Amino acid sequence: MSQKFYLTTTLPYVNAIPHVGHTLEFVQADVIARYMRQKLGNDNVYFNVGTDEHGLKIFRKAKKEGLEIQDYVDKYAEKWKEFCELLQISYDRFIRTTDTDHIKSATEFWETCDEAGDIYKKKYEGLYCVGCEEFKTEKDLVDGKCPAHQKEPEKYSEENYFFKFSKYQNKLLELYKKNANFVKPKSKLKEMTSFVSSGLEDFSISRRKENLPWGVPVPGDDEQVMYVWFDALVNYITTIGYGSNEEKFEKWWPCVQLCGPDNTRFQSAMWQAMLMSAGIEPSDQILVHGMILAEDGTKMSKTIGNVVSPFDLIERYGVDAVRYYLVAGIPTFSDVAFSYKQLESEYRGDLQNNFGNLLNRIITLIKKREVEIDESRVDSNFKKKVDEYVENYTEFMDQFVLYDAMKKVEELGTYGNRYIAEEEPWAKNIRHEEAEEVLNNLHYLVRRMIVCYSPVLPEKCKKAEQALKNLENVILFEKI
RNA sequence: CGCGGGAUGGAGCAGUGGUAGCUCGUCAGGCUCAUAACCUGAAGGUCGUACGUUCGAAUCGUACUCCCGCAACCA
Repeated sequence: MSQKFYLTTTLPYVNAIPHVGHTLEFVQADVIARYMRQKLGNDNVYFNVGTDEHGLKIFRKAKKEGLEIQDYVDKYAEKWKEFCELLQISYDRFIRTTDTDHIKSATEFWETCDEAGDIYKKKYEGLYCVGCEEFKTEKDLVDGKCPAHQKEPEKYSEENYFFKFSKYQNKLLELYKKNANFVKPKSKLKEMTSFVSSGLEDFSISRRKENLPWGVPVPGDDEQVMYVWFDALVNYITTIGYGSNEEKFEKWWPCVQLCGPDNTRFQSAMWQAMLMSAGIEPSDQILVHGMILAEDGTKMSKTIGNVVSPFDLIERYGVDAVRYYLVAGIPTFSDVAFSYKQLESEYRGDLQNNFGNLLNRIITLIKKREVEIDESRVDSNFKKKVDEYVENYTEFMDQFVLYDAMKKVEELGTYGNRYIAEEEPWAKNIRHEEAEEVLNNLHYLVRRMIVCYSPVLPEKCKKAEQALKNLENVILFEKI
């Protein structure tokens, strides 16, 4: 049986405007997906993205814009699809939580948790923050306001369904303990462990329909709809056939998930408990990427006006520079201040100079020297050396440490540039066979570079491959 | 004491007990195949502060200072 790999991103709210953080997550995920396709074959990788389309916030925004809710979410879902296209995101499915199979799947999931005895009804009086889509305790509030949204929460008193989160405290801790890589990086796993250890409270998973008509109906209760988080999380299994195609589901589950630091809890605690309740094995791994801060190292904020728009970035630098920077220019799992200067220097240094330029040098020399390219002529020691870099790259990629993996490819390029300078295959006094060996070596090296870079720079690498095959000089990376 | 992360040459980072390293930038030289690209060399750091452990600490301990995230639209 061949190995399968299923990767999913966290679904953004459909009405959010794509920012650099989303861009980071999408690009990281896409690079992983493309790498795994290289490794396992296209048919053995499934890559999920999509939009989260329920909830009070969306309901109200739609009203505000004067649109029917469905029209409203359709409009914004389209924008996210365009965003994916712009970024060259090679998803297998773009799921929307309003898709019919998702409604069905969420319903079935609810019923399963209910049968397991993990859903119960309870009268709840509380302060609800629409911004957070969450009930707040007095303790959470600062000056009577939600600290996250600077707004006074609304008083709600309603009877809702609750999920027995507390029941899974020990099981979650076992899960974390058993698998030290369950949440990556380790510091986030530690955070989760201490969060779960401190005690869990059951959370509310439904809303009264009269307050919020926009949601998945709770099965067997006409007056309630599912709380947006509950249904949204289920998308990870809907997309691979839960509730509609058992065989497909078995084939793909479990998944590797990407999420932002603010989402760690939902993905690695709540969602895992929900899966346990439904008798489904936990996710394979949660990868928590870093947070991109503004250039001064503080948080990006529209109010302060220091946000970086991905659309502007792509327009100014092109999609390759942006993709490359997000993967190779910033550490994969830690917070980092965004830097235009670094984006530019990574692009120039690594892509234009180290990689693109080397490719052209080699193409020109092969043409000028009229040497024959044949892999059997590659020196075995040289090959070994090159393969070492590639192996290091592979090890890092397999652990999803994209940043370190990219550094290895860059080092390989540096090695090539050093080698060509030492051997001087352009020198007049060099023998033909010698030049032939050197150029075969370099040809091999740059081909390996192309393979390693192609998950990040798919289009450019195709061009590079063509150029190398046809021995045509090419400017892969335009000046920026 | 809510929880967590961090402070290393001009900038960004690596480095979990044994003579401080990488990338970019700067300066000097070399090469000419190449997208003024490439190669070599140099300058530049008492590793946030103070105590402590140790033959020896960027690395371990304690205290402190500052920054950031969880936690404003939000990955």
